[in-house]
Amino acid sequence: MTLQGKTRRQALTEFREGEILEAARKVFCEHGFAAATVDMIAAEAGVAKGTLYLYYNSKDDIFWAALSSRLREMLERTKVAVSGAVGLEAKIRTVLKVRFEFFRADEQFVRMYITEFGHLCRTKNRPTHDLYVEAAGFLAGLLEEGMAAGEMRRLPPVETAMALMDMVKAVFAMKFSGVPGVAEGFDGEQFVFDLFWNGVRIRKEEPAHA
Amino acid sequence: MTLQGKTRRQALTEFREGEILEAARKVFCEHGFAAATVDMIAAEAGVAKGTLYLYYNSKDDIFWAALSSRLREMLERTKVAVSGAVGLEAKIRTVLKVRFEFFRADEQFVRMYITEFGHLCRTKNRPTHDLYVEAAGFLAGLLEEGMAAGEMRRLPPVETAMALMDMVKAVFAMKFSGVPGVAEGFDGEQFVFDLFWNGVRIRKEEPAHA
DNA sequence: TATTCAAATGACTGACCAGTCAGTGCAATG
DNA sequence: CATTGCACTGACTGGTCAGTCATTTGAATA
Repeated sequence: MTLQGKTRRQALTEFREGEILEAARKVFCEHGFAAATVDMIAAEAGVAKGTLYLYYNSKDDIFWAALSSRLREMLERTKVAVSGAVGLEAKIRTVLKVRFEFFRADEQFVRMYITEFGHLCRTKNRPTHDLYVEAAGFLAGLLEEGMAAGEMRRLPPVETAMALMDMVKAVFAMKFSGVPGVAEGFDGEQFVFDLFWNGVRIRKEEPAHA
Repeated sequence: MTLQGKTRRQALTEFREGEILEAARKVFCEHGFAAATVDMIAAEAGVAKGTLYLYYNSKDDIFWAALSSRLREMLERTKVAVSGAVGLEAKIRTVLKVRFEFFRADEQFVRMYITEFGHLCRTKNRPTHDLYVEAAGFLAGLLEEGMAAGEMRRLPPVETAMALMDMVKAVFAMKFSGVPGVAEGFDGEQFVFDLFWNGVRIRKEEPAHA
């Protein structure tokens, strides 16, 4: 009731939510959305199923919260890192660096992101969708600045931004897909930067044009 | 029993299988794998549920058959079309042309392919996986020829092939994702070719290098 | 120590659905 | 006409699981 009481309550809520989301990511990652059960998540989090429903309204709710908390984190970290970079090339390198670091550090999250992308396409959860749009818009903004500064060719900004984000996703998907012939020491970050930057930058032998 | 009898039976089987797969694609596309029910597919195909199980062993079976019949078709058509193209640039253009035509012609199939990619990552259905590997390998072979002929930079062939295939997928995913700012008349085929070819070809100002 | 009440519990319910199988009807055969 | 075989049917079963709610727990307060 007092400020102290509120704080205590908030602390508990935050603690439980964190616990639940971490458990959810683990379970959703391991089994996929459909095969994951709420009981599994509860067991993993070390609470009863009913407790989950004190903090979230549905299985979907838990899923979206687990996914978008990480997405938001990644976006924020990207914005901070990019603010310290000068020039389009450095900014793109920075965006890739943050995304790759993030994905490498939390394989559970990437797996979930990749394998449940369809779930996102289908149910169109508002907050998560908005986050996706915001990320694409942010990158598109960087690209537009670069175009205005003559650092890259004129290309549709949003489409190009999404293509870049998708290439990162694709590189990680390669690891899961088990296609033979993918080299062991393959440096995805360098590969994506190289392919994208060469595809996008202005070559000296011909003018910028549309 | 006679040859005649066998032929009749085969004809019936082919007819039913075709009907079922078409219905399955429609239902899986509309609802996604999890939300689609076998009853829906049966109703759509105009047969009883039991009949489906005369031709396929499980819901998964139906799904994989529906997906890979189209994938195989696309791969075969690509191989034929590419055999008539000379030079790496023309071959890549041809690969893209076939894929885009295919995807544009059967939106159900793309949607299914994109939104249920996770299902593929997760359950690793052998025939479908092999088909995916074969498609990647085929494209990778073309790229390697191009590298040997000095038509493109030296890049990891399989990874590059998968990146190209993924860009096509990404362009179609953009349509479904509902991100604002994606231009109405956006030409995905030209965009992918342009970005990829520029990213990959040898620029005059610097040597090929690794 | 007694009281209070929010937090947590987990057994339970109702809906759902993949897969089954006993039965139907029809075309071919004797 | 009787018989056989087989494609087809759809009601049924067994199992699963999201979400609920009556009950318990334990920490804070009086």
